[in-house]
Amino acid sequence: MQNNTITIHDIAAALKIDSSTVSRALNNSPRVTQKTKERIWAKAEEMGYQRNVLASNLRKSKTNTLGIIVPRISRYFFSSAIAGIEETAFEAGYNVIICQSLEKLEREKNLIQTLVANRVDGIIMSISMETMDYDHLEGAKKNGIPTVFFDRHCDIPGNNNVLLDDYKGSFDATQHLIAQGCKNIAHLGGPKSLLLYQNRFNGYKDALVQNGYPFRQELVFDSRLMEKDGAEAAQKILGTNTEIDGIFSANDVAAIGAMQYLKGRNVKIPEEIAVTGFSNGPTSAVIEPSLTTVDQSGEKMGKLATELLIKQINSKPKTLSPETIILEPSLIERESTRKKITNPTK
Amino acid sequence: MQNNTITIHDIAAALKIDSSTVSRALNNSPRVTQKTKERIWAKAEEMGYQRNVLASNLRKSKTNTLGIIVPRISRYFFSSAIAGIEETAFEAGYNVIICQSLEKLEREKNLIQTLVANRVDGIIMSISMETMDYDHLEGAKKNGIPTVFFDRHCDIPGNNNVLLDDYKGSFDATQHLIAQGCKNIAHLGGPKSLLLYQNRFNGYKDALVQNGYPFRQELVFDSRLMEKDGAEAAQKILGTNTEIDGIFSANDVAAIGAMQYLKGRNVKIPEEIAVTGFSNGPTSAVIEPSLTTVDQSGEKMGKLATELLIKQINSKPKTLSPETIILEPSLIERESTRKKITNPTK
DNA sequence: CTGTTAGCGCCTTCAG
DNA sequence: CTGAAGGCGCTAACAG
Repeated sequence: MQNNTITIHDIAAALKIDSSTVSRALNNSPRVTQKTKERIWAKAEEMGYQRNVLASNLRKSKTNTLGIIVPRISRYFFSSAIAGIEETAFEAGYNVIICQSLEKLEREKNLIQTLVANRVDGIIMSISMETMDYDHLEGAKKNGIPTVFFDRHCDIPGNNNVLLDDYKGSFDATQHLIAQGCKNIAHLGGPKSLLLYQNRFNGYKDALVQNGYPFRQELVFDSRLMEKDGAEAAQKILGTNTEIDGIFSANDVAAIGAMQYLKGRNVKIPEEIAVTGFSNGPTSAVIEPSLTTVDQSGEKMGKLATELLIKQINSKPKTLSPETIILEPSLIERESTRKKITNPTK
Repeated sequence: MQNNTITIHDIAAALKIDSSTVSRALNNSPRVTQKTKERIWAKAEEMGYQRNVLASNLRKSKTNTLGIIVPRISRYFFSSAIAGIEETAFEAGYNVIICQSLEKLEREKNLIQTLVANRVDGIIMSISMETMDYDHLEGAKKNGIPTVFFDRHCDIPGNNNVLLDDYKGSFDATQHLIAQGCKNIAHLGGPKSLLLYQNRFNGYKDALVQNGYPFRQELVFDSRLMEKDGAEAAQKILGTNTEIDGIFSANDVAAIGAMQYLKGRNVKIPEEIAVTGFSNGPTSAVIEPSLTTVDQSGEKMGKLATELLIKQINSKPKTLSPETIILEPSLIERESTRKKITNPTK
């Protein structure tokens, strides 16, 4: 560890000028001659100067850092969203602090506090499944830190959101199953406290009804949509002799759990039961490579959210009016060799 | 945005004591009476004081933040490693800045610079596929920032590493394919500049030889192991009439690419060609749920790397001697209903 | 265009 | 055990 701590004063002294000029030059201020700038840059380079970001941050009360809170980094949807965020932020000169709430309200509260305390310039987040009151979400806003919600948002006016049209995606996916010949379609749903799952449920329900099928509450299995929840639902479906030939899952993870359970019981996918759900990337290949899924496009949402956030940050203190971007969902059709549902059994 | 900027001086004034005492109390220094502490804590609470982390950081020249550099966040192995890192770091009171090199050397250099400039307390990283000389990796060390490499390390002495025993994992996986009856096993390998891929290759080769099979260079397909690389290799395998009944892939992504190509050509997995590789989590389910893979245990590596790093940070300036942790790989056996390879075809 | 001055908010010697 | 004083390194008025 060399005591390599060259400050602007050192280079000012070496050049017999004032440190404030050095500061300006290093920030490429227009208020310094090009010639002086170049002398300063050269000297800085020569002396191996490195700006002390901490001092700069303190002085400017700005960190050039964005905070991100997601439920769980290792979910493909979130990690791909983060990839998009990081990419966009990096290009705009921002760093990124990533945190996971692990679906816990308590942790979510702490994290927001921490990010505020660390003076991030903005926050991008997806709320946890436990989040039902939104008081703590105001914390950042009160401190003047703009926030953008993506995917999982909350129902308070004045927020920035980047969302998928979950209702439509859900409707289309269910419709797709019906078109394939499914007559009894179960739904693996998430906590209704999240609008997102509410919407996905509504899309499913409406698609049934509009196609002349009855909506049956006993075919709806709400859970936290972990792999084991999907498996449990599948177990119930097989166990209770419920007639089922299709499953529409609100996420891919539960769908995988259900499928693995079914396959272990020698139920053929998709000949006997067709499965679909929201998904993207490699994980969706697990939902049977041949099946159609609703594209959740994490990377795109991440990019859009970051662009929106940066716009909000730069607009301060004018405080741009909040914005909500809703993406059109699209079905990803894989291998066209999909077989028709032929012989629905329980 | 309330001008809510309460400093230690404000609370000192309110209590008619000095700000330095307040500072000590808030840091729970033993050099303040319990009674005074409690008065101060109460007042701080009451006035809604929030420590200014930036000022604190500047003064202490420490940020309580760890930097992480991985090639790509959305790779499941890395996102699960990050989950483990974040978890452990959070418990120890550290924040985490996450960056992706996108396998680019240039970006990797920049990122290290940025992290050093931001005075992170330590760095955890996996080097990019392009990284062949290691000069830039010394940058952090020179600045007294301890670094731990995980999974993809580099061959310079004095580093801290958390690794998998890739040679053994590879050997075991290949052996496993042989035990299943495979006689002609291809290998999808990564850039040999990374020791990791070198070791995985060696394990494969030695397993063949020790079982009395010839090593054939024409069955080795090196690439950057993206999905398309796997598909290309599979195409070559089918195209050139090479006799193959097994594939051992150095990662899961390429294995998925190969499998999807093969399935599209109506080659049955695993009856005609058995595929295995390093993997973990949901992605590995894609490598045919019935097949065995080598567990890469990202979360565990992340945890260990973080613990090691924090140990190094806390040991300063004594500078603990570097450490290398090597994890025993284990094969994940899935569904025992796996079919034997019956009728190997090209 | 450049220099002077005065902090950002906190922590840490050094005295008492 | 507490107070006084100084400075981390940088930037942003305000002058000249």
